[in-house]
Amino acid sequence: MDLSHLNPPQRSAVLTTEGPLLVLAGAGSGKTRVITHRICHLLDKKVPARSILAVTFTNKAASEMKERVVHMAGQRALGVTLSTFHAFGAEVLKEHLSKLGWPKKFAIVDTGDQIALVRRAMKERQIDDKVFDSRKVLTLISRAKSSGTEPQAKPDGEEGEDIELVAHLVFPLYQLALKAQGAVDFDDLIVFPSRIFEKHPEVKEQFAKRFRYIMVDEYQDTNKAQLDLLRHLGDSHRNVCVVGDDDQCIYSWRGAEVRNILDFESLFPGGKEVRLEQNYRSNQVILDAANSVIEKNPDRRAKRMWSEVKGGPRITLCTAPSEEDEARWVASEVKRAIVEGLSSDEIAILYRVNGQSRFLEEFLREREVRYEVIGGSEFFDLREVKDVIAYFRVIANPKDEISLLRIVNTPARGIGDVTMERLTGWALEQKVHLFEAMGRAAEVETLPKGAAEKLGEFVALIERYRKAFNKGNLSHLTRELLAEIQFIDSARASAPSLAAGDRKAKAVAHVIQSLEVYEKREGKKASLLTYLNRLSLDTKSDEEEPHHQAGRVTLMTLHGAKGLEWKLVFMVGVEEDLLPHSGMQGELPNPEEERRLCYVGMTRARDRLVMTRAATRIKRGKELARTPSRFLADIPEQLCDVVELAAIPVGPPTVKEQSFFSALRDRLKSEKEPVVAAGSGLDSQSTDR
DNA sequence: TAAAACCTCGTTTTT
DNA sequence: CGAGGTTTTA
Repeated sequence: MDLSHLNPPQRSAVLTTEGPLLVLAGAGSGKTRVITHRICHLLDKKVPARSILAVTFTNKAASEMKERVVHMAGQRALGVTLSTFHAFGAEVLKEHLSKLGWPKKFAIVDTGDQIALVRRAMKERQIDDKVFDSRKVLTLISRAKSSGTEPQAKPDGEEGEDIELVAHLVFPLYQLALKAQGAVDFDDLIVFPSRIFEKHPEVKEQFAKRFRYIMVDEYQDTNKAQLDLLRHLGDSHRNVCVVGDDDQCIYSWRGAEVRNILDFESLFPGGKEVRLEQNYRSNQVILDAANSVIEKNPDRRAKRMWSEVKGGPRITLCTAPSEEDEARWVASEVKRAIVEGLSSDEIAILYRVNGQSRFLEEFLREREVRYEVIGGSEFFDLREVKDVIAYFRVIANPKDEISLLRIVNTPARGIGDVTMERLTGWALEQKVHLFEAMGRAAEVETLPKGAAEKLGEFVALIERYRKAFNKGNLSHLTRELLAEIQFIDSARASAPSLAAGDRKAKAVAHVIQSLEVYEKREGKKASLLTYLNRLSLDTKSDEEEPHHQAGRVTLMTLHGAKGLEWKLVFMVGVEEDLLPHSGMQGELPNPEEERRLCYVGMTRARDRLVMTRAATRIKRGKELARTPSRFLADIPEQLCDVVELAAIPVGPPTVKEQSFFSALRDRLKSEKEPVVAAGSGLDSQSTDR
């Protein structure tokens, strides 16, 4: 294999195959290249492909990496296991979950189900879910699980938060409920393999023997449970190579432990460390600015990224009077860049929270700029989508009570809450599953015969389709089922408008289409349960993909941007309380992580970076004065061009730039004195209202 | 049981 | 301001 186009540290990372290895890979340092080359190098060294395991965080990263490795090394690379932590865990569980007392076929629950299960557990413990937020309880449970423990109550009740006690009390019930319906959650996918390895050393040995070479991408985002799993797999041969950048750890709110990377040496003693500090993405101006922001973080592995591209346009810092003006200006700049010849897919607009995309979309549309909003809730949050999936779940697994309760009266078929409440009580007494109880509703004395009849019809419906679905023809049957229950009609009827009804119908069609794609690919192996589990592990995979058909400007959150790059990047809303986001009451703000987030955003830009803010923003219907982000103050002035918008640009998009010196003078000045750009004949807009 | 008024509450989200 | 959930009413 040709290693000549790798720089010395990269080459060293590729060639160091034995023993623990930490690759500190700064932004844009060719991290993926190192991993793929390293895999190919191992293959060249006659390491069998099936002995190599590489884990990433996203399916996208995994499949892209696999593609590249196969492209480089050919067919022999197909045997390399390249998957996400969660998919790998699911593979282990497929074979061994019964060792923990679960059924062989298990389902993977999503966040919605988790909350429902927590709610129910709280109810069982007679804890009011208005007093304690079930989502917060779930967060605590998940935190505990992903750090390899269980929710603890504060010892002796000393000034502990009550919600922690709630999590502690609810956790066993929650876990039991999962087991009862033969399901696991995302955290279990990581935690259970470790538990199985601990209880059954022979299983652990089987895996450790097979995977002699292990690689982990985005190591800075691993949590404690993932580290545990990694140690189990690697502690015998110790050929563990982790690649990451502590400066890009932006998921600690989800349990990622920066310490995993900061303490690598003590976790894997005797390991080697390689630093990749040459950046192949951005010019030096962008890197200097980004470096000066991230430098302020204490407790990091000192790195200073540098680029061979020394020059570059200065960073544009733009202040707009309002959020709307900010969006309008950004849209104009985007349009101008495109008119000047930059391809749309070389442009991104990044923001801290999804809600910020609204105005941007509006003005991009106005200028006929093609764009794509990545992320946001959208599709799977639609009620109808959830409903259809709940039907799938019940058909695949009638023990799934949460889904069962969801669909039992959608569309309305006269089975109300009271009926289900009584039935649940009876099922508990009789110690049978709810679905079985529904079939035997006639035996329940407290139920009117009408209700029992309707329940019987529903059970018959599900049973009938259950048998049918077992024989395949999934998407066709789904259409049949939905037609029979008049799902689409009633969804349309419940929609507030005709357009909303169409959207619902479209969404349902989308689900069926996704099932169809899956079915075509899997052929005879296709089953509802595997489809559902795949859906949980990779929500995007079967979506239609018009992404690359034409260039589009990308709009997404800073979180979503990690690992990506564009020639021109806009970061909008660079303001206090938004970019260093102010956590809500109760949540501890993490300024260091916000700083990393800012760093991640800045380092996405190859050629030019534009950071904007609004002097005023409407929040909850009230106009609020805004102050510039503290991160802006950390960027050396000589790296910046300041633009102060005084009023709405009229006519063709114009930029009002101050001279360099007045820019210096006015930079980060209080927004109470709006500066009218030199030479601009536009009125200044008063902000003192 | 279902529609209508009412209230409350706003992060990020690879899996 | 607006979505979503909850309580009120027919």
